[in-house]
Amino acid sequence: MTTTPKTIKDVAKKLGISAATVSRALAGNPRISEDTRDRVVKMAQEVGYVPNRAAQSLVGGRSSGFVGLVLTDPGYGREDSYLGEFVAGLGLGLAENGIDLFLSMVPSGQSELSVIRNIVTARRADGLILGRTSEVDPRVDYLLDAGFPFVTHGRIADGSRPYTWIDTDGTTAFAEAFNLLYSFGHRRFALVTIAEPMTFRLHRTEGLQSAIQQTRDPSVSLDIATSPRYDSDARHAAIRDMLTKPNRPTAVLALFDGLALSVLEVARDLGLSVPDDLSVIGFDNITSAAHARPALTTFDSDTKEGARISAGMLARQIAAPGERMIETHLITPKLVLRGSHGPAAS
Amino acid sequence: MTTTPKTIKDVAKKLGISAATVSRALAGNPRISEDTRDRVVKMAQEVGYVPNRAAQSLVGGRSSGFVGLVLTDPGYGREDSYLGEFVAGLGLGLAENGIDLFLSMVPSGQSELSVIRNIVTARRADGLILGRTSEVDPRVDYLLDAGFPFVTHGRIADGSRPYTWIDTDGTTAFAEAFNLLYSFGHRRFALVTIAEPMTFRLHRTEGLQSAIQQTRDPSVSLDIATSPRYDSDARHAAIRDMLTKPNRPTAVLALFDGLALSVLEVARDLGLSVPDDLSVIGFDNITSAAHARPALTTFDSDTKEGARISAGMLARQIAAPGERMIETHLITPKLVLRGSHGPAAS
DNA sequence: CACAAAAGCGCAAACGTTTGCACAAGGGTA
DNA sequence: TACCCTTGTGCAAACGTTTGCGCTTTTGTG
Repeated sequence: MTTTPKTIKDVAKKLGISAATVSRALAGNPRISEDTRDRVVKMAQEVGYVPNRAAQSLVGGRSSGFVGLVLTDPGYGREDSYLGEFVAGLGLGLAENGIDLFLSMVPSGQSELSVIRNIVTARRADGLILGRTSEVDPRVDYLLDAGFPFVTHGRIADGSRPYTWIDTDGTTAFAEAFNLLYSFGHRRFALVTIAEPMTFRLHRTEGLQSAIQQTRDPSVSLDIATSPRYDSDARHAAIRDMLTKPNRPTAVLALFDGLALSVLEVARDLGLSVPDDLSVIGFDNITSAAHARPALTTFDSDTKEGARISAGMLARQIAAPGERMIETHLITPKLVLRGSHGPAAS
Repeated sequence: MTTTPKTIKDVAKKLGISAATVSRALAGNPRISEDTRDRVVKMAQEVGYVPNRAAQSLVGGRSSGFVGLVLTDPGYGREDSYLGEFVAGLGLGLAENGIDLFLSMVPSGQSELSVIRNIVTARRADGLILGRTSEVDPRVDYLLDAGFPFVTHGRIADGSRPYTWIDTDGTTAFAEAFNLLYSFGHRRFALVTIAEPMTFRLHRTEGLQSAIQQTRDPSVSLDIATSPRYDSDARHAAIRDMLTKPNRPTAVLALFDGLALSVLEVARDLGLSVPDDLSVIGFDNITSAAHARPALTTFDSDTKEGARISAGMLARQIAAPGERMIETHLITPKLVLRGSHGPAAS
């Protein structure tokens, strides 16, 4: 900046009044006369004065007016549409509440905790938004201990200490998916999953397994194929193994769309027709799901809207400090029926 | 935060020295003895002191250590993979340079300029990153006038005032796409484009048109179909019009993958086979492009990597204040050949 | 031994705000 | 007229840092 920014003193000097009066006038303090207020506002406008937020937050424990979002890089080149929708929704929701957003991307392999520290203590953020949580999450404990406002996307499995989260109901979704396929006559099922202990993995798996149990049908089998999260070669190999077993499944549920799309590809390579030979259902409804052939049957939970909602939850928590206001929100994903599922081959 | 953060005075008091000494010791000032420095560092660690960056940036025109990114919401629910890769790459590149990121999402319909003002003057950011630029862009002029460091993704058409940008070379890419299709025997071309005056539209269109001219082949025709950017119904209608004309094109170039995927859909609806009846080439290589059937031939320009590079450009500009250091970077997109193009039907 | 230079540290001002308190007018009541 | 409220404004401290300057103490030089 070549020209130094205007300060409150510039405005005060021009009007021949004190900085304190300017500050109060701009803050809408009732002890300032209408007349003075008008003159101040006009002059501030004229010289282009806008308060320095860093200075504002410095004085007497005031809030900084922004929250932090920390994201870890998958270490993988290509992203799907999830991240973009998440960020967009968040930014929008926060803007609605007059809150700014501080984003930190932590390089893959590095610890999130130090980044969180930076945001919380060095930057003095008002709150924090945490992306997909794992089953044991040190971040949550750290923040709970510090009494810091935050919201997580995805709840941790161990619900011993209540806190604010938003999550999608993978449990009932996977039960629903199973029941659909079961009603289509499928009996040999497979689940394609990942190794990482993410909470969404836990819930979705549970939903599937308890739905299987409820049928009390001994002819139902479930094969679980665990694949690396990002390495697509290894992923394909794991899926191929699963699909070339003697008694291969006729219906596969994928933990998320990325895995489901891989299943589609492997099936094509193997000459298996989807949905005739194989039904597959995903989760997330990323944009690719609609464009795949066959188009992928999956669950949509409106990531962008969910992110917007969570912004509001965080805003309320920040607005009521000391009240330990806990809110939770469970989104019921909608099954979107497309072309990748069908009756079991007889 | 229930526990108030530690300040530099806490550390000083514990050691019985002045705050000034602590500050200097932590800053590596050579006038402090090795011995004192060690004790300070150890104590800072022990009490968990980390400097308040807001206070730091307040004193004597120091930098704030973060830059702003302002994104405008398309006002459309679903995002493709572009935004996520962009944000991820940016965050990573900035982290490499020790810079934090302030993100502002401006709701569709609202002006970006006021948001920029907020970041630049109220938040005192060190620099700014601007998303896709339009052909005339008031933001660029504003920042140039203010002498503020920034980098844009996409250069503006009117290059009268030099500044720092990064862009993908749509001009040669579209020429390359045309030449490929021309060599496959196509003569009746169409371009599916949008109405908004984005600079990438300009460059890609020019590339196509000049390639056509260079053939000096009067049998080459070009039909231009303009579609709304987000309204998918109107988009489909525009494409359908184009494909149902008496002398319909056999090859269509889409301004970006989103449009290309729509062409694929409409073609399927009309019973046209791609690539037998119609060749289509896109641009961007979003994840959906690979999963579409037929898989989309398109151009890849590694959005994530480009974003990372631009972070470095901005960092250098900030590090050398007053030097008006201008850097530009043109990425050559790679043609990725897939299944949506082929020889012209004879 | 005297004196200068260097080394090590503290004082206090400054950055741009907000806010408790004091103060000066002005108007009403007794 | 003397008093007390209002009403409107200014003074100065405070927030957590950094940094110019000055003050000791130590070390080196002649």
